[in-house]
Amino acid sequence: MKVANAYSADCPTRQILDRVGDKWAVLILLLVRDEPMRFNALRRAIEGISQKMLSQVLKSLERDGLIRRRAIATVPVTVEYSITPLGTTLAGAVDPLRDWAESNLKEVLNAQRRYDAQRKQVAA
Amino acid sequence: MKVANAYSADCPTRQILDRVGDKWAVLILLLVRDEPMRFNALRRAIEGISQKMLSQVLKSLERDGLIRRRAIATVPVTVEYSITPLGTTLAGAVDPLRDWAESNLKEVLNAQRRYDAQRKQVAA
DNA sequence: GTTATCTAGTCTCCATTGGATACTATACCC
DNA sequence: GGGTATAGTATCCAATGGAGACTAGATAAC
Repeated sequence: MKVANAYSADCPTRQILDRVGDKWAVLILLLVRDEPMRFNALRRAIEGISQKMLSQVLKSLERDGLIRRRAIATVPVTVEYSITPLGTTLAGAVDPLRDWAESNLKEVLNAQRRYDAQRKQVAA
Repeated sequence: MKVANAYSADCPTRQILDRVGDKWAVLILLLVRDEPMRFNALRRAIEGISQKMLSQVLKSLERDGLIRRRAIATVPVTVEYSITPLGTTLAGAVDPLRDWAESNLKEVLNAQRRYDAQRKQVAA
C-alpha cells in the first residue's frame, strides 16, 4: 500500500499545509466566509496585520482560487473580497482546528508553564 | 451573542493557529503519531528540515505538551519522541485539513495556472 | 483654489526568522 | 588513530515579515 507522503518536499499536501501555515491566510478566509469584505474593513478586523501583508495574502488567496476579488466603480474605488466555493470547503476543514484550539488552549498553556518551571529549576 | 474573536492579537485561537502554522510542527506531529521516533529518524523522514529547525520545533512541541521526549541511556544516547494524548487530539483535528489538501490540490493548481495566464496577458 | 479625506494599494527600510553548514562530546568498531 | 553513529549547538547569511511613508484619483470642506 502506497501512502501519500507529506514529508517529501514536493508533496502536494505539504504545499497546502504551507498555505494554511500562513499566519494570516486562514484568518482572512474565515472572515470573508461570513460576508464579503473590503480591503480596509479586513485591515481593521485583523489586529496587527500590515497593509503589505494583507495585500500580499489577498493576492495569493485569489491566485489559489480561494477568494474572489471584485472592484466596484465607485469613488473612491472599492474592492470587495468574497469567498469561493473552493475556499468554503477549505474553511470547513479548518473549523475542527479552531474548535480544538478553543477547547485545548488552557491545557497547552498549562503544559508550557510546567515546562518553563522545570527548566528554571534546572538553570538555578 | 459574543463570538470568540480569533482576529484580535491576543486571541487563544490565533496562538494555536500560529503553532499549526509552523511549517514543520504538523509534519512532526503526524509522524510521531504513527510511532515514536528518534531525532535522526525524523530528520531523515522529513525532507528538507535542518537540524536546527528540527531541534527547535521538537522543543516547542514538547513545551506545548504535544509530544514527549525520552532520553535512553544507550551509547550513543538515543532520544525518543512520542506523541501525547493532547497531541493525538490535535493531530486528529489536522486530518480534515490533510484530506482537503489531497482532494483539492489539483483544483488549486488549476486556479493558479488560470490566474497566472491572465496576468501574463495583461502584462503583454 | 487649496487643503483634507477617503479608497486600495505600493515602496522602502529594518528586525526577525529560517536554512546551510560546521562543530561538539561520547563511545563503539577496525 | 581514523571512521561511524548518536543528539544536538553555534555561526553565519539569505529570505521573510512588519512599520510606516507614499501614490493616485476624486470628492468634500474651508
